[in-house]
Amino acid sequence: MSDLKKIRNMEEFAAVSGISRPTVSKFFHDPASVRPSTRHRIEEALDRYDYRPNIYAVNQNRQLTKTIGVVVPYLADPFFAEIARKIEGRCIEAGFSPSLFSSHGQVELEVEILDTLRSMKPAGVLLAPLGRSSDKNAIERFCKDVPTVLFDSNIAGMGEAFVGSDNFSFVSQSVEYLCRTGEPPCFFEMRDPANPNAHRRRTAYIDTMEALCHVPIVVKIDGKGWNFEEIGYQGALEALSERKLVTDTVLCSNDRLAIGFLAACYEKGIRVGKGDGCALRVAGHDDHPFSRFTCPSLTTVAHNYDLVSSQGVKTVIRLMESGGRFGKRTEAVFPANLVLRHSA
Amino acid sequence: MSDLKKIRNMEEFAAVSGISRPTVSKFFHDPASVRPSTRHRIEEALDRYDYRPNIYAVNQNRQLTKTIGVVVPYLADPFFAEIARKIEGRCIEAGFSPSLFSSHGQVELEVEILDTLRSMKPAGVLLAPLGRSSDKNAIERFCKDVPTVLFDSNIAGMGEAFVGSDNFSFVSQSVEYLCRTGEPPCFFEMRDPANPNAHRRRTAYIDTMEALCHVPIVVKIDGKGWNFEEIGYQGALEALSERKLVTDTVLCSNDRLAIGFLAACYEKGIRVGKGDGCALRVAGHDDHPFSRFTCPSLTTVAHNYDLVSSQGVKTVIRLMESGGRFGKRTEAVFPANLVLRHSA
DNA sequence: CACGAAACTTTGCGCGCGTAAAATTTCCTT
DNA sequence: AAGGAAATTTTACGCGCGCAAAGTTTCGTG
Repeated sequence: MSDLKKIRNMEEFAAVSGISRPTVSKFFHDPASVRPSTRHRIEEALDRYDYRPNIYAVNQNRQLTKTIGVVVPYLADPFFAEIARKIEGRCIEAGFSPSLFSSHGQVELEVEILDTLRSMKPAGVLLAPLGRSSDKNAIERFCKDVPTVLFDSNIAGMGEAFVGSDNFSFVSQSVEYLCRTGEPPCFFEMRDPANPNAHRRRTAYIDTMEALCHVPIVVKIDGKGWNFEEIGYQGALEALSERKLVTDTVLCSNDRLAIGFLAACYEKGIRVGKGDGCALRVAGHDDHPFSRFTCPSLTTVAHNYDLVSSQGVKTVIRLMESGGRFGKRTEAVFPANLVLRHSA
Repeated sequence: MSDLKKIRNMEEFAAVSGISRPTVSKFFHDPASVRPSTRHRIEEALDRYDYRPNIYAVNQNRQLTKTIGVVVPYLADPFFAEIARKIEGRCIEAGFSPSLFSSHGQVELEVEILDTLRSMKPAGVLLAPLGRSSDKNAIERFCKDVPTVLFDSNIAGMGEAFVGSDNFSFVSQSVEYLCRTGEPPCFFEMRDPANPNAHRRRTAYIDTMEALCHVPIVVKIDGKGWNFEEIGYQGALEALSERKLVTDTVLCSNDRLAIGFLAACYEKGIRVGKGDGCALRVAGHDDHPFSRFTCPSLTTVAHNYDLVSSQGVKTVIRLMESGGRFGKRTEAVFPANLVLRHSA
C-alpha cells in the first residue's frame, strides 16, 4: 500500500524484493514453483509495493495466454447472461481470466469478435454461435487456429467439442407430461428461428407426439431478431384471434416466447393454468431466470445451468491440456429437468 | 484469403505490400494518415494475406490503448445487460474496442476487475460501481490512475464525471401521476439496498409526497443479493398477508421488485390494475426490458437508455481527449419518462 | 521547370518480459 | 563432512511493434 518508490517493471520489483528477475518471473507464472522462503520474500515485497506484471509484455512473449474467451450470441438475453455468469465464475476458479464477448445478434460482429479473439491468443475459447446465420467459414477457420469448444448451439463439425443440453430430453418430457395430464399440445415457434436448437425441438416434438399416437400441430409465427417476448406476444395475439390453436395446450419452443404468450393471454382475459376455470395451458423450455415470476408461473423444462457451464469450462481446459486437439470431436449433451409450476 | 505465405509480423507484411514498416504502422494507427495510393496498396495486400498487428505488442508500446473498459455491477440484470449492449455499440461506432466486465455483485471481484483494468492501460473506463458495498478506497485509487466516468450509481467525488438518470425526475413523475389518478402510493423497497439510487428514490418519494400534502409510507422488505424478483415476491407475500400496505397503490423502488410483487399478487388472486374490479395499483421504475410483458403490463418510469449510453461514451471520449482530467467533476443526469401501461 | 512541403523510407533504439544456458548457491541426504 | 540434486543467479537474446531522426521520394504549385 505504501509505495515508497514507484515500481516500473519487473526489474525494479526484483531489486526491491532481493530476488533475481527470472525467479520473480517464475513466481508470477506459478507461485508454487519457487522455494517457500523466496516465495515469502516476494510476497512481502508484493504488499509493500503494488506491482503487477505488464499483461501485454507477458502475453506477447508467452506462447499460451491464461485467457479463456467466452462468446455468446446475445448477452441481453437473460439465459445467456446467466450462463455467461456461471462460466466466468468457473474460469476464475480454475485460475484463468475470462474475456466475455457478445455478438449482439449480428453476424458481422461475431466475425469481428472471432478475429479479435484470434489475435488475443487465448488458451481456449467457449463459443456459443449465433447459429444458422453464422458465417460457417469464418467459424471453421477460427477453430483451426484456436482451441474451441462450442456450447448451446451445435454446428456440425465445428470446434473440437460441443457441450449443451439434450433437446430431445427437453421436449419429450414436456410433451409427455402435457399429454398425460390433459390435451396434447400444439407447438408454438418462430417461423424462421436462427438457433439450431429450435429445429431439433420441433423435430423432437413431432417425434414424441407421433410416438404417443397424437397428431402434431406446429404453429409458426413471424418475426425477426432477438426480441422473442415481443414476437411471442404478437404471435399469440394473432394465433388467439384467428383460432390457430386447435388444442387448449400450447408448448412454446422457448420460455421467452412463452413469456410473450402469457402477456397476450392476460391482455385478452384468457385464464392460463391447469385448474378449473382455466382456458389454456402454456409451457415453455429453458427455465429462463424470469419464468418463476410470470403470471401464472411458467411450467417449463430446465437446463442444467451448473452442469453445462462447469462441463464447458472443464472441456475447454482439457482441450488446452491436450494441446488444442482432441482425437475426435466429442458431443456432451445433458438431460433437462421438468419444472412444474402453475401455467400447465 | 489465399495465404500464399504465412505473415508472421508487420515486417513481413510490409515486405509483401511493398511499403515500409513504419508507414504500415501508421496505416494501422489511422488509415487516413497515409497517402491514398499507399493506402490502397496496403489494403490490397490486406485481403491477399490476412494479417493483424499483434495487439499485445501494440499495446505494450503505445502509451494510449484503443480500449474502453466497461464495468457493470451485475450483468445478469437485464437492465445492465441492455445498457452494456448499447454502450458497446457506441464504443465500436467511435472506433474503440470495448472490454466488458461484470462484478457479479461481489466486492472482491470489483476490486480484482479494477486491478486487471488498470494493467490494461485502457484509454478510458465507464464504471457502474456496486454502490454502497464498493471498496471506496480501491475505486478512488483506480480513478487516480485511469480516466474514469461513473455511470448509473453516483459515488460522491469518484471519477472525473458522472452520467446517469435523475432519480428525482423518476419518482416525482410516478408519485404525481399516482396521486392524481387515485390513492397516494406507499413506497416498496428493500431494507438495505446496495444501490445508492434506491436511497435517492426514497428521499424523492418522501419529498414529493409531502409537497403534495400526503403522508409518506415506506414499506421496507428484507432480502440480500441481486435476486430482486424473488425478494420482491417474498416481500409482497408478507406485506399482503400482514396488511402492511395502507393504501391500494404501491410504488416499487425498481421494476424488478415490481415484477416479483406482481407475481405474488397473481398468486394471491389479487387483481392489479387501474380499472374497476382491481384491488391494487402497482408501479415501478426503470422500464426494465421485461416490464412490457408482465401481467398486467407494468406502469413505470423509463430511463433514457439511448441518451445515457451515448452520453456516457461521449463523456469518456471527451475525457480522454482532455488528457484524462476535467477541470472539475461534472454530473449529467437525464430526466426520465413516465410510461403508462396497465398496472397503474 | 524549379521549388518546397508532404509523404515516405531507412535506420536504430526501446518497451517489459519469457526463456534458455551456464555458473553459482542452497538445501537435504548419507 | 561430503556429496549431489534442486533452486537460484547471471547473462544474454528475442518477441513484435512504437517511435524518433535523418535522408529520400513524391506531389502540387507557381
